[in-house]
Amino acid sequence: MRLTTKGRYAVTAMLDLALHEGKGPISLADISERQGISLSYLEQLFAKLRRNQLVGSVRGPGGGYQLNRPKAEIDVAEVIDAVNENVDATGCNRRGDCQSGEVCLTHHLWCDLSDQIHTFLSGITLADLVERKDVKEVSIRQESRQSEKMIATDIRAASGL
Amino acid sequence: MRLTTKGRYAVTAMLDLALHEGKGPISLADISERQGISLSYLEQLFAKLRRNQLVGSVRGPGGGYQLNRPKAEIDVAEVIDAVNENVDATGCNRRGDCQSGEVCLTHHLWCDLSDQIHTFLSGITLADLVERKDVKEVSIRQESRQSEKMIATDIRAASGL
DNA sequence: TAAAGGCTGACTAATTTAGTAGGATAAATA
DNA sequence: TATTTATCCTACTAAATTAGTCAGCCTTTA
Ligand code: FES
Ligand code: FES
Repeated sequence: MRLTTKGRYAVTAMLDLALHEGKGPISLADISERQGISLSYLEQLFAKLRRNQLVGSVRGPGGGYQLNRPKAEIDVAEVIDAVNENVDATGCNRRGDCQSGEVCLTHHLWCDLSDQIHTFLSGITLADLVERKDVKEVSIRQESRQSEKMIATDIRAASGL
Repeated sequence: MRLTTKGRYAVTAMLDLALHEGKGPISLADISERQGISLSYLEQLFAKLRRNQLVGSVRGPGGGYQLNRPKAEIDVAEVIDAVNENVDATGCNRRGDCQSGEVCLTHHLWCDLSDQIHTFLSGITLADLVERKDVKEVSIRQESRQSEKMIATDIRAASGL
């Protein structure tokens, strides 16, 4: 089992989409800036999210990505799964054969742990996250940061740079 | 966060010690054979377990390792921790600073998940595992395998090979 | 004194992560 | 129609980690 920035990035980006739902397609450049994730890396992650039918894309200017389903119907476990981070703690993919074809001493322990984690993560949807106080706070901070930057670039543009 | 064979091996080996408690020091060669783990790799893992005071060692012939505490007072989380696999799912080690010094969108989600996992793993002791039916069954299988092998080598020795 | 076993450090192949680089394609707009 | 904006796609990379191997030294018991 592993849970690294890859899975965290994927969930963060999907949550960003959920937060800006209804404003039309969101470009990866926007997400990259707001969430501090490399644009090229996001492209790779969204390729997988798209293949797993979690998001849809619109190409060309004004294009971007949108959730393919209502945010209340996308859970965190799915998102992590889509980018190939499996939250399975066993060494045998639950097959029970990691000790030369037979079940090892601790197999059931890891199965229990996997169930625990999966139950937790699949019980949380993007809609749940959007409603959380801490998420709202961070989101507000990110929005104001972004508009500050936009104003700064506007000034620079207006002054002829 | 990651949970790979490293942590699984450590828990398996510690459980093997717990299962054979009271029979004096257990050699890594025995554990290696019973659990199918490379001897040299076990040595590396036990160096860490010893540094973390989880096991004690006896050198020389008849030597080996023993639990340093009653098996009811050693929990799975400790063992995994001892071999440097941290079960923390955040990207910031709970500091809340992974987005250029500030808290990211999903920080609290990963904190909750980490708590969940830690609570689960620290609630299970080696004594708990020893009592489990599935562990007992696998242990019995491993014992009989081992004695079969010993008989086989005895025969070979007796026949002058 | 030889063997059993712990102890140590250096090395390694393979894999994965977290990207970068460079370009191709599609759609909107000027 | 040309330019711009964006997705899409492939290939490459440095760094880290895993799961070991190898060689040899140190202790203790028989
Ligand atoms: S983890 Fe499933 S058999 Fe070992
Ligand atoms: S995971 Fe803690 S701040 Fe992002």
